[in-house]
Amino acid sequence: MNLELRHLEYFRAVAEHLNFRKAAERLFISQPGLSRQIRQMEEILEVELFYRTKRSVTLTAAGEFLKGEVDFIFNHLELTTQQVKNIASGKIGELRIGFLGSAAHQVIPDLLVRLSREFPGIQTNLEELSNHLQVEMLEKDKLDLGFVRLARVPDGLSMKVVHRDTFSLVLPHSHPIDDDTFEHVGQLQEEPFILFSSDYSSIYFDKIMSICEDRGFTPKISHKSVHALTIFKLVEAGLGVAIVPSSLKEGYDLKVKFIEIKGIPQHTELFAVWKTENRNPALKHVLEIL
Amino acid sequence: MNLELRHLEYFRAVAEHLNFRKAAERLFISQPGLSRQIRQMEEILEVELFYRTKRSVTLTAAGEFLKGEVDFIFNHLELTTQQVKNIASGKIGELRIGFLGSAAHQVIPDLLVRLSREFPGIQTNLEELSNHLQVEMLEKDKLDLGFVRLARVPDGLSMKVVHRDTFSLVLPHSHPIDDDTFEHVGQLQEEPFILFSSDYSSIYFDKIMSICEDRGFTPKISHKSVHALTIFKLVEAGLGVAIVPSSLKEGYDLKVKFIEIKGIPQHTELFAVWKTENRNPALKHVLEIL
DNA sequence: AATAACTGATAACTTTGAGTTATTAAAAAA
DNA sequence: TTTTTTAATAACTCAAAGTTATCAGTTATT
Repeated sequence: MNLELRHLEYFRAVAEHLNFRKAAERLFISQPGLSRQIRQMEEILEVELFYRTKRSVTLTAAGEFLKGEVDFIFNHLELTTQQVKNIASGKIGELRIGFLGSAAHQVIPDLLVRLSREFPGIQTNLEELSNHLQVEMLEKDKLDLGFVRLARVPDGLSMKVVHRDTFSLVLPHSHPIDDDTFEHVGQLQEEPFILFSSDYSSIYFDKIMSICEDRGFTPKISHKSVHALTIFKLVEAGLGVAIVPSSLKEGYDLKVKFIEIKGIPQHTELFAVWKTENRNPALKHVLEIL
Repeated sequence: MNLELRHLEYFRAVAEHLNFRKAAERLFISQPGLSRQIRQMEEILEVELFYRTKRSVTLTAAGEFLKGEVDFIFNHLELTTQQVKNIASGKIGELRIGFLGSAAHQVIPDLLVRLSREFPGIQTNLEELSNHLQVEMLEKDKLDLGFVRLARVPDGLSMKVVHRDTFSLVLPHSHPIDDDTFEHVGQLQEEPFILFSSDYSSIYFDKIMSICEDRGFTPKISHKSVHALTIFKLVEAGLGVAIVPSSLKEGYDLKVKFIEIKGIPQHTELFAVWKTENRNPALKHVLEIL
């Protein structure tokens, strides 16, 4: 025979009322049943918990001590089950998020603010990672959510557009073309181009190429980089021009001019990606927000 | 249906082995029985604790959390039951002890040393109290053990001699009688006597009287006091002579001379007293020591 | 591709023991 | 003295824990 929570529950009732009849009544069981369970409990522990006379019931020293502990145990158990439910429902948990540097100023801050307001129990763990690494880590369950610019993702991953952006031309301040004189990218066909590396984000690379091809030329690429800031610095130094997502204008203190390219079909899209069968309960809530 | 420790125990086994068959084997129950209990537990908590496929079992986030808590709970429960047993067996507990000032230098220090060595879990609570107060407090369960000098105690209290002492004459240094010239108390029949108050310890008072009566005189009592030190000071000041338990010679820094009274039947006895039906488990051990 | 060796779930059953009612025995109160 | 209130005891019922036998998938092995 083993100790069960039932015993502790019954013990607590008797310890409180110091009266088997009343305790039994409150527990919605019969008095003999209660008597037997308490006696059994004493046999299991090999300890006398109550002094019983025909007329009165009092706690022994051991029973007195146990009473306090039982209160603690039930209290702890209550908290634990509540916590377990919260975790299961995703109200509490950890969410590992990966993102492209170029997303850091758009969707992510907004998401984090809403998340911490609506689900203060969810902790986030952010990491700046390339498209490729994010996909890899999502597949290996090292990441719960990624923010990428990719045309498509492997089977088993789901994705959703979270931001759509136009492209902007990035030019040094000294450049002759400005907002008024700019008409189309064909005007830049002789300029050297500075672009994001294709292995960092091939979809971006391909789109830039198609923008130029639509104007009947293939750009001369002088430099490639994975960092937006590096690209801006190179433009500033007069080493070429660049085409980047328009939203990158925000968030950097720049000495270059941005000219939004209007009237073209190409857009850059930021996708949220996650493993379709990811079991992290917190993920559900983030996807609701997005 | 309620959660029981059985559920937690089974959960722990499955969480450890991540295999129902092996967990069931270790629990000495059948696999279907285990499966059903775990399922029932999930129904009670309304939370999925394991991801089961036909081939593998893994913990959910909630299950992972619960595992740690369950370990804690069982650990706590183990400590608690051990503690309860210790308390019940008297290895741990509190003992409220009362004593006469005149016992402070004899039995008490020895007892405390042995107690703390053999039962380090027993805490003691000492209080210097008169015979009368000790008896009263023992009867009211305000005290577990007393040390008194009384001829007898009320029904319901038990007693036991713990120390037997001779009486000694206390004289100022200037007094003509000394160890060599002293023969019997009759030599002092003209001296004023300083004694312990009869209401502090009537048996003591009666014995002193009987010592004198055996020598055919009734002492002239000049002063009474409840404090040994006061008596010594009065003797020192030449206000009279005293007869006290011999052991009081130790423990005070005195400017009076002690002369042990030999060849008389009177002795002073220190008794341990306790309520016969006292339930304090620690008391048992102290009585063993005495 | 067929087979064997695992896994956990399901179904029907046995058996244990928690809880029941009825009663007793003792103590306190009326 | 009678009534009321207490916990314990005895004999019973029944819910459910645990059983055996089996199924239905998945993963190695041949």
